[in-house]
Amino acid sequence: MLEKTFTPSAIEAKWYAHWEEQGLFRPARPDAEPFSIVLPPPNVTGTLHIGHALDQTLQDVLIRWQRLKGKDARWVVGTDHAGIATQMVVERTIASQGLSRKELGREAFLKHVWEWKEQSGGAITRQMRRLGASADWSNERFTMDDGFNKAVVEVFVRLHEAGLIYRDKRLVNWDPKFQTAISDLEVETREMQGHFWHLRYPLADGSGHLVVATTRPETMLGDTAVAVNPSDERYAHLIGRMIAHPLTGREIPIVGDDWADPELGSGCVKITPAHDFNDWQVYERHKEIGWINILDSQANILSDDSIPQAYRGLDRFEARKRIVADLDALGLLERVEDKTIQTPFGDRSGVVIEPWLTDQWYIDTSTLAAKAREAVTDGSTSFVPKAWEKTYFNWMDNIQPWCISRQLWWGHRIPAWFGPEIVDGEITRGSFPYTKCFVARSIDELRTKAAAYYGTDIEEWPTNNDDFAKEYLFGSPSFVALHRDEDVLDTWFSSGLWPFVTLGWPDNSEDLKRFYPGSVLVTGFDIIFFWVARMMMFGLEIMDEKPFETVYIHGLVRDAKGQKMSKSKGNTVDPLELIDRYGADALRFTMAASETQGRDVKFDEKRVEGYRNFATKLWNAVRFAQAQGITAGGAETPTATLPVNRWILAETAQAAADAEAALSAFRYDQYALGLYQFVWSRFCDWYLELIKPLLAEGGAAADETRAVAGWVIDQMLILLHPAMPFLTEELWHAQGARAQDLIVAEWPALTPTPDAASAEIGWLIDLVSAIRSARTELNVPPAAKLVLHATEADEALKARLQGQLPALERLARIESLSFEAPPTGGSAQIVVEGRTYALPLEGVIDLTAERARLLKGAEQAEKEASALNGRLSNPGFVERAKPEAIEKAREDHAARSAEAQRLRAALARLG
RNA sequence: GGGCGCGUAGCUCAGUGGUAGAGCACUGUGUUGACAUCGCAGUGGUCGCAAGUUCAAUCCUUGCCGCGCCCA
Repeated sequence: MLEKTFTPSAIEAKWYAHWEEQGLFRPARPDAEPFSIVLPPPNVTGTLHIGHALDQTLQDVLIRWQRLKGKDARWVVGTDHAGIATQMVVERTIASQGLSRKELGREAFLKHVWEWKEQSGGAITRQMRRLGASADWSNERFTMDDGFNKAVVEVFVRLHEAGLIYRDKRLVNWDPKFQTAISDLEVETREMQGHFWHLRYPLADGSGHLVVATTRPETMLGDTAVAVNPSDERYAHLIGRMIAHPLTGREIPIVGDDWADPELGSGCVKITPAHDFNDWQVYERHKEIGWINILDSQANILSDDSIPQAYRGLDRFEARKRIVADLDALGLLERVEDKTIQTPFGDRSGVVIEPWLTDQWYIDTSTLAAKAREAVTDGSTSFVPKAWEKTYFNWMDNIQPWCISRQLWWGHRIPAWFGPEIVDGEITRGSFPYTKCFVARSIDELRTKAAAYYGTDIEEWPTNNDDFAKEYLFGSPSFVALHRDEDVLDTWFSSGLWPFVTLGWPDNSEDLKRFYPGSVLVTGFDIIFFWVARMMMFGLEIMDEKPFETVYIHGLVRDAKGQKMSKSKGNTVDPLELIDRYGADALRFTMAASETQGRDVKFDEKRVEGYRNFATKLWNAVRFAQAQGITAGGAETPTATLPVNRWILAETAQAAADAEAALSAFRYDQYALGLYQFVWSRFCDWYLELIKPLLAEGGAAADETRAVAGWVIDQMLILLHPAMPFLTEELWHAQGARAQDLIVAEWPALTPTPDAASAEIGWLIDLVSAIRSARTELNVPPAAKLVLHATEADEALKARLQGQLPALERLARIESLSFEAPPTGGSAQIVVEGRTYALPLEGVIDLTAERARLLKGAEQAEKEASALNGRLSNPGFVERAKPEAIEKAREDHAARSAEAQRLRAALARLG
């Protein structure tokens, strides 16, 4: 016998361990159709947050559903090494021990990171287990494992050979805090209140000055020109003349370029190619002006001969203040305007990003994007909801080269080595930095390539190629030293390979053949560009096949007020705490029920509480069944003769069909809410109440009812299992010995068929509800038993009433039936399906209340009848409307008019 | 500035070309042992505004107002 209340914690750990130990997350089904989902790998050192709970619940619902449907369902799982985030955490940790990354050196630092990963890396996967995630743990992967390393190198080399990966010197988004380049996507533009400083730039010949306006005066140390628009009559004649730079004294030219906007400020603009993306474009058109870098990697002003003494080594913001003050003192500050400035910030570091000129590795994304776009245009991959396809196209159409190198230590080291160039037949040893680049899969390949270039006979080769200090290419007669690129790849480079590397690529494994492309990807809209787009590009380029059939995009989980959750705002909710308090099933059900396509989820704990109550309701229903001797049903749908049993079988078939349709359409909300209504409002509120008298009666009716109820409960458990795995598995076994666990049971394939017998139950529900309403509204004491007079009953109705008398006694507190007219003295009257019934309430009836009640009903019916009449008497309607719409309007009109008449008649009888 | 989306009961959200639903909240009430994490009954909406299409618009079209997100 089940406990009186359901305690989730008492069963969750037990069932999870059981499933995992028995290998039930991926039972051997070699002949079954494959179905697979790859998990968006969470940060290895992270912890489970509510967004993961949503994302993973949606995936687990699909996986469990497909597993129940007999597919070879596989949920590919693993974690991501998260370059910047992890390195940042470890740096912070060692800083508290007074250590720094640079002091430790690369090798020792990486040892620390791996230790940290070993130590905290299991947290998130343990937490996923608490949520009930039925992932294929036996093949868990990590984006820095050996297989990934091999794959990343292979992809890099292949794309390099194809000319799709290249090295380039251009402005990058430089993060001065982490001292690394980051991609466009990692830059967050925010509006900041700033200033527009209007500065006087004297002409070199002393004949006057131009006024330039800038939001970043500190960059003027790197000015190499002033631009004016050639069509601007005010300045066109100055093109070619020189400016004497007010701070450096350097003479810089005035150039004509369209970038100068005559409408903006004075129409003159200073050009600082090394520190502004637009200015770099101007430089590209006027190479003669050159460029000057003024910042170091931490965005301090360089201590360099080209910089006036006063500013050397200053922080960039300090330099700004000083420069403005100095110009003001020189009388060169014409005016200062307030201005809103679009300012770039690093999404991880939170500091202002600097455009900075460096050598980096890039991917020629435009070539890859064409195929990735095509795969969605031609429908081989589709987004759900479809609206996201536009977002995807928009990005693919405006794609920029992707900077993939990062000046970090934690990540996949770039497989490129640099050595001296051969110039005029001579190896230019010692001309650092080396620029001759070799990209290779292995040391052997590197040796071959280097030997071919240098023409030396290789005699010795170091074995430890990852330690750059020892990477020497020994040759004869003298050695050439190669230096491995110190940088690592953007984390998204490796996660972009996730769909096929997790299946064993670059080996041509059986898994790869069977599970690529994957069936569905489930992820948040915030990483469509970062991740989905990149997986599409890599998948199509490397595998020559899209990575998934369907991409399901969900929203963000926000707090109850709709605010984005963040640690700094303190409005985060911890899914584990919710699991502790309400159970994993309640949290999962909340996530599924809240997931309406295309909307963010506003998270309200009240909802979890509500679904915890639902879990308890189901628990108690099964507990009742147990007490009544209702046990596990068979595989076949039982046959039923009693109307109530025929009715619940029809309702069950409908519920199963609805659940199937909802999940097929990724309508998680409809799936969850449909079952909620079925279990609570149909099965518990009506079916269980209606069968109580049958069970009490015993005999054949009770036997049939127990068989039907047992089977229906089984179907409910199976249908709910994807959303509430723990509770349903517990109840499944509580109902009797089973041939198999619920997790691998058989999903019902039921076709709803109309059943005339169940119409009787619809009528019964209406009748009971009407009696109950009348009783409450007329303040009939709950305990009072009434006689139900059905004076208008024909033989068929009499039989129905007599047959359902036990139910009426129990649910409507009817004492007995009468087919005679009620005694005079006042009765409550009700109309159900075109028949009037009376409940004599002599002495207790409040005539005023009853009159009001009947009047209200009559007016409502009249109002509706009249609206329908209006429609039917409109010639346009009867001529043009669909026949079934006309038919329905006629039927409704007849029914409502009849009802109104009966209620009026009832009112008249009251006097 | 460009793009996407949203505005339905007090709150959170479904929904359909034929005058609206759920959960929570609220009000009243508690009778027969599955369940008070409950039962029963009820209150509550000119479906953002305006025009158009249509026999018929909350649903389709356009404009406006308000809100959110993405990109420049």
